[in-house]
Amino acid sequence: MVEDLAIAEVAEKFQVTTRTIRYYEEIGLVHPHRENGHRRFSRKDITRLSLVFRGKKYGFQLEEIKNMIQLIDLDPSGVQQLEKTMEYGRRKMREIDRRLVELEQLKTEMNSWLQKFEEELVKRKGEPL
Amino acid sequence: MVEDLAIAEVAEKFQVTTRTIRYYEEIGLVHPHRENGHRRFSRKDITRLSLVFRGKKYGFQLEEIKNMIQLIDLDPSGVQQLEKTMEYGRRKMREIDRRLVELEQLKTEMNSWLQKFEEELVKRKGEPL
DNA sequence: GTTGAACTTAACGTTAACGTAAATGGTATA
DNA sequence: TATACCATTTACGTTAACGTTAAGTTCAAC
Repeated sequence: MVEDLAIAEVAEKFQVTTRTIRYYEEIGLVHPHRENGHRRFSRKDITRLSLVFRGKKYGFQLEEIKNMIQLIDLDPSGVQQLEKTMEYGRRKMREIDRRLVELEQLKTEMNSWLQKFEEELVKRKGEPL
Repeated sequence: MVEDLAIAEVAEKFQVTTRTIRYYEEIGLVHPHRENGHRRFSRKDITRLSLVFRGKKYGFQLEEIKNMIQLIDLDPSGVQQLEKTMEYGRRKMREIDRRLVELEQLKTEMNSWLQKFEEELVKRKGEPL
C-alpha cells in the first residue's frame, strides 16, 4: 500500500527515534509487514502505536501496555473470556483511581509549601536590608 | 541517642530492604550519623526518608526528589534564592497538573472500553448458544 | 550505474534503582 | 568467650527501555 508509512515517518509522527519503533516490534507491540525487507506500517499499526504511546504517557510499563493492547485485540469469543477481560479492565481502573487520589494529595501538599514560601517572600520584601 | 533507629528498623518501617536505605545514603538523600560504624537515623532522617518515599509513590525519580528535598532544606537566605526556589516549585506544580489531566483522560477512555465490553457481555448472555 | 540517504540485522553499551554475594567487624546473650 | 545475629564496605549482577556502532542492503536521484 502506498499509504503505509516507513519507519522514519512513524518515528517522526510520534517524535521518537526509529530505534524505539524497532524495539516495539522486537517485544511484540506491533507487527508491521515488509516490502523488500523494509518495514511498512498500516493504519492499524499506527493505531496500535498510538495506544502504546498513550499508555506510556500515563506511566505504564511496556509489558503492561502489551497486556492492555491484547485486551483490545481480543475478539473474546466466549463469555468467560469476556469476563476475564473485564476483570482486568476494572483492576486497571482502580489503579488509575488510586493514582489520581495520590496525585491530588501531592498537589495539595505542594500548594501549601508554595504558600509558605510566598509568605516568606512577602515578609522579606517588606523588610529593609 | 537511644531513640535513633538502626538501619533494619528503618527498612522495616518503610517496608523496603536495608539495601534501599544504604543506596539512598549513597546518592545523598539522607545522612545518618554513625555510632561505632553503625548507621543511626534521627527523627530528621526519618522525616527526609518519608518525603523520599512519598515522592517515589508519586512517580518521581530519585534525582528529582533530591532536588525537591533540597528546596525544603534550604533556608533560602536571600530573596533571589527564594524566588528561584518558588519558580521550581511552580514548575513542579504545573507538571502535576498535567499528569492529573492525562490520568483523567485515561480514566474516561478506559471507562468507555469497559462499557463497550459490558454491552457485549449483556448481548451474549441474552443470546442462546 | 553510481552515489548517498534511508533501511536492515546483530550485538554491545547505558542508566536507574536496587539485588546479591563476599569478606569482615560489632553486639547480645547464655 | 563462644555463638548467633546484625552491621559494615566493596563490588559485581539485573531489568527496562532504549542508544550506539558496525556491516551490509535498498531506494531515489542524477
